[in-house]
Amino acid sequence: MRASDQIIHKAAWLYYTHNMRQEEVAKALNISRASVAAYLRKAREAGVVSISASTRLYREETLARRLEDGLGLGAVWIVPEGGGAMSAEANIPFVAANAFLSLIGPTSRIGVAWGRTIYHVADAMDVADLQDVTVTQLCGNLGAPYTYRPDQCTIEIARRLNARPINLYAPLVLSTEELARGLRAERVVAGQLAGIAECDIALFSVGSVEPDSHIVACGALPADKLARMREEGAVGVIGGQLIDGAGRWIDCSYNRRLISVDLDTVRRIPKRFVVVVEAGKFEALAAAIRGGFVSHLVVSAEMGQKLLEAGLEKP
Amino acid sequence: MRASDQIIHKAAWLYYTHNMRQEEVAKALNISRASVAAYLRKAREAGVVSISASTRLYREETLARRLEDGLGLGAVWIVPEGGGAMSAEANIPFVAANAFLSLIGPTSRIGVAWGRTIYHVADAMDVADLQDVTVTQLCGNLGAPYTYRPDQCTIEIARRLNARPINLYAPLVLSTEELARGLRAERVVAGQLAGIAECDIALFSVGSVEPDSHIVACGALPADKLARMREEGAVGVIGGQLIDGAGRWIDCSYNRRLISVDLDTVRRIPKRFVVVVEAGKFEALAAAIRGGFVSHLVVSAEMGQKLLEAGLEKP
DNA sequence: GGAGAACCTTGCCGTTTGTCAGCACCGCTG
DNA sequence: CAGCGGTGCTGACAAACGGCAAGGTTCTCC
Repeated sequence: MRASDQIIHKAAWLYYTHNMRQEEVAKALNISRASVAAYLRKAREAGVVSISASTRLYREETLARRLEDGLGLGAVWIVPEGGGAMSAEANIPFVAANAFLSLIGPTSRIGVAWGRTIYHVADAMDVADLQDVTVTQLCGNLGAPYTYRPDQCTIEIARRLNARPINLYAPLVLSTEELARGLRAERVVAGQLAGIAECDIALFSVGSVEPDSHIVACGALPADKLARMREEGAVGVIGGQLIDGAGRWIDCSYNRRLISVDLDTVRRIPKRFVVVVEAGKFEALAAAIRGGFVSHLVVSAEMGQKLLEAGLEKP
Repeated sequence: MRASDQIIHKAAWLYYTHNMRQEEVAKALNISRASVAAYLRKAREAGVVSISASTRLYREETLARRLEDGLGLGAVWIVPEGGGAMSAEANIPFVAANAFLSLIGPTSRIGVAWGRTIYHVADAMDVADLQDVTVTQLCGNLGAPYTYRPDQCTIEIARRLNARPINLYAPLVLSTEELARGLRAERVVAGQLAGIAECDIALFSVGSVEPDSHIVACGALPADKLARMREEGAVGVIGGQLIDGAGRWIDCSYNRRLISVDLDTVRRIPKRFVVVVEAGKFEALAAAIRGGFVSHLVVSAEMGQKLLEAGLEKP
């Protein structure tokens, strides 16, 4: 710890823990009140103090309870529609970020996938000071300057938590199966992928297989190929990989050309935290639940209602 | 959740999570700003929002690191002497409370002993909203109207965390061994004591065997009896029970008449969080460390120095 | 030893927040 | 149905806070 950090910690300690006024803190540390105010801002920005809000309001929706019971999920948060900042779409990332942080311990190992939703969750996360936490990238990278890259999601979350990012330095999709096989066997990559099994919590969303799917937008799979896969039974995407209606990995050329977490490994991660914003992802989410990929879920009231009506049985 | 709690949660959510001004929150919820301010205060008091400060400042004392390495402890916090609110004695409970809370997960099972120190730690704890946490009393009760009773410590900590207290409804000390044996065998009491093994973290201090010891002050053991035990090798108290210099349970009439957690059970609790304020408890603390009762420790710099100089070997 | 950067202090002002008396409303009671 | 206690909301005011500009101090690096 640098010397300049010490005074920041002390000021934050006296102000937030001992509930002193800025004026009192200034006197105690023999500095001016203006400096105290500046230190406190730095402390907040650096995660020296963290403020977390309870997500009980969303856990205790009756719909959430019924989904927990009906689908055998560990915990469900239902975000109702509201005005302005309380609209489901705007609020889901915040609920997810707070709920997710409440599940993190001081030595957690977090696995993170990618996508617009995940990036928004990362963006809604409060800063924290979790130095013994690691954030592991669950799937390979995209070379293209796409906005929501896997490594960006990992790095951003690690930055917020003051945790250690573990990036996967391999492309998500390769042009041939041989190359993918070879790369997966490389020691660095193989070690990384094996390490994912040590994660105790994974954060991901599900992708759709509609023409506006991310895997098309980012150039991983051409739209016509995706359309054919859809005809052959693909209904959703997890960690870049296509799954069918029962949540099974599809044995196709595209999936075989990927560098990404093994789906059985995902199923074995104790906490599988899934966030879905778009209503159009219902089929994909239902498949993910059938496949056992979901233990903790954050969705809108609308989506929750659909899931309940779909009558999915417990996995 | 009551209807009146909803608005409190919503106000807290908009203010703390979405970083809105009170004025904006008031407009969004169609209430006056003054009401927003009132709700926010209630939210803080109820633990709907929790503000925690990093204890890194105290973890990163070089003395702390040396003690961790030298004694094989999981984590040590060293509280240096400072002026006013930063004096070691005044600050230790705050450091302990914050460090302890950082170790608690959403489903932790906490075991709590008793004493002045523990009560002060409880008092320094920020409120939180941990509904799936239990707080278990580690030792029997005192009938007398003593200020720092075991059940009070348990209840106060549970209240702060919004957790569920599990009290042990039995006296700490009985007049005969037969009675103690009989009571320990009672289903309710036996079940309670067995349940302690499920705890994943215990919070306790060590007691001294000086004439001003708690177990004398609270009437559990007459001063002359304690003096004799001291001559026979007692150096400290854990959970009401006398231990010798090596941290072993002493097989004496007093110890046999107690209803308290089995010391081997304490040793098997994964996190054993010990707080010591008084410098005079050095011998007792050293014995506790030798006995393997300590995995996480909060002490003053003075005490830390003594421990290091004592050259205790790793257990 | 001087230029310059970094950091702190003082003084200030507008904004944000905490608080409290007073008022409206509701349910209860005689 | 008037009276009454309690609850909760509001308006107004004072305290606390955030941030800016100007100037001083300390340190570093030529």
